[in-house]
Amino acid sequence: MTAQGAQGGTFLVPEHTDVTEAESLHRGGNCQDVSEILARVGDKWSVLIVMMLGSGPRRFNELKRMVGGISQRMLTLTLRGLERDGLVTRTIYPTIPPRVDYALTDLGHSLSEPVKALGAWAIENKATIRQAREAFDARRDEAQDWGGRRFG
Amino acid sequence: MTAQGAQGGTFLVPEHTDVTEAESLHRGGNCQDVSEILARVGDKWSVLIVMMLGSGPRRFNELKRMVGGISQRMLTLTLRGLERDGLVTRTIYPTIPPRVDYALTDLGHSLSEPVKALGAWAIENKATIRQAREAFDARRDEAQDWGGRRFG
DNA sequence: CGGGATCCCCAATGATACTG
DNA sequence: CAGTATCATTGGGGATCCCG
Repeated sequence: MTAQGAQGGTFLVPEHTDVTEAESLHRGGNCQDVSEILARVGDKWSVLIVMMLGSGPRRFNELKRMVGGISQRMLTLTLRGLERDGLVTRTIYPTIPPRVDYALTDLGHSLSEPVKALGAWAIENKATIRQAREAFDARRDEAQDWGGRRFG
Repeated sequence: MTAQGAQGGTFLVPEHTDVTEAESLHRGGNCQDVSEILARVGDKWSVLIVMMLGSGPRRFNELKRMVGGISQRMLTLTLRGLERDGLVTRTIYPTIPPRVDYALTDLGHSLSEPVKALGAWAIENKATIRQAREAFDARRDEAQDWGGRRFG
C-alpha cells in the first residue's frame, strides 16, 4: 500500500483476523491482544518498579523511597499485580521488625530488558520532548490569541 | 542477596541517596524523572497507536478500526498528545470528504523501536503470564477456603 | 516495618450529539 | 470523514487509621 492517492471514499480493509501473532506484531495488525499485557507493563508504577528491581532485590520502604511519590497503597497494589503476573517474588522474613524482599523473577528480568531500553529512550529524549511540548503549546496559545482578538 | 540470613534486629541500609542520574537509570536509582515521559509511553492507547503507525501513515478512522475498542474521543486526544510530544505529524488534505494522515516523526520512529521490543515481549510471554495469573488466583482462592472452613 | 481496610475525590474515559 | 463539545460514570489513587 504505497500508491494510495486521495481516494476519498470507502476502502477495503483485509480481514486481518487470522494472522499469526508473531507477524501481526511487526506489521501493525490486530494488536488489541497485546494491549492487555501492555496495560500491565505500561502502567507507570509497574515500569518504574521493574526498573528499580533490575539492580537487585529491594525492600518495601526502600522501593517506596526510590520511586518517590508513590503511596504505600499503590506500591502494595502494584507489587501484588507484578507478583500475580509472575514478574516478581515476595519473600517474607519473619523477623522483628518484619522484613519483605521483592525481587524480579526470570520472567521479570526478561521484561526488564525492553523496559530498560524504554527508560533509556525516555531519558535520552526527555529534553527533546519537553521542547516539542513547549513549542506546541506556544503555537496553541498563539492561535488562541487570534481567536481572542476581534481583529481590532 | 546470598548470605544474610534472618538477622532479626535492625540492620543497616546504605544511604543510597546521592547517585547521579546517568548511573541511576541503569542501576535503578531515582527514576522519578523518567516516569513523566513513561506515562505517555506507557499509556495503553499511545503504545498501540505508535505500533500501528510503525508500518506507515494512517488515516483517522483507519487507526480507529485498527486499534479496535477506542472511542473517537480518546483517539483524538491520544493523537493530539503524541503530536504535542513531537512523536507524530498530522497532515490535513483539504479534500472532500476531508482526509487527515498521521505518521510517525523521526522521534516517533526511534520510540517505536523499544516499543516494538516491548510488544514482542508481551506476545512472547502472554501465555506464561496468563498461567501465572491463574495459578496466583487459584492459590488465593485456596487460602480463602481455609479462612472459610472453621477447621472442621 | 510491612500492609490491610476505609473513605473520598478527581481525572481519565466512554457515550452521544453536533459541525465543517 | 474528521473532529469538537457536553454529560455521566467509574475506578484509580491519595490520605488516614489500625494491626501483626
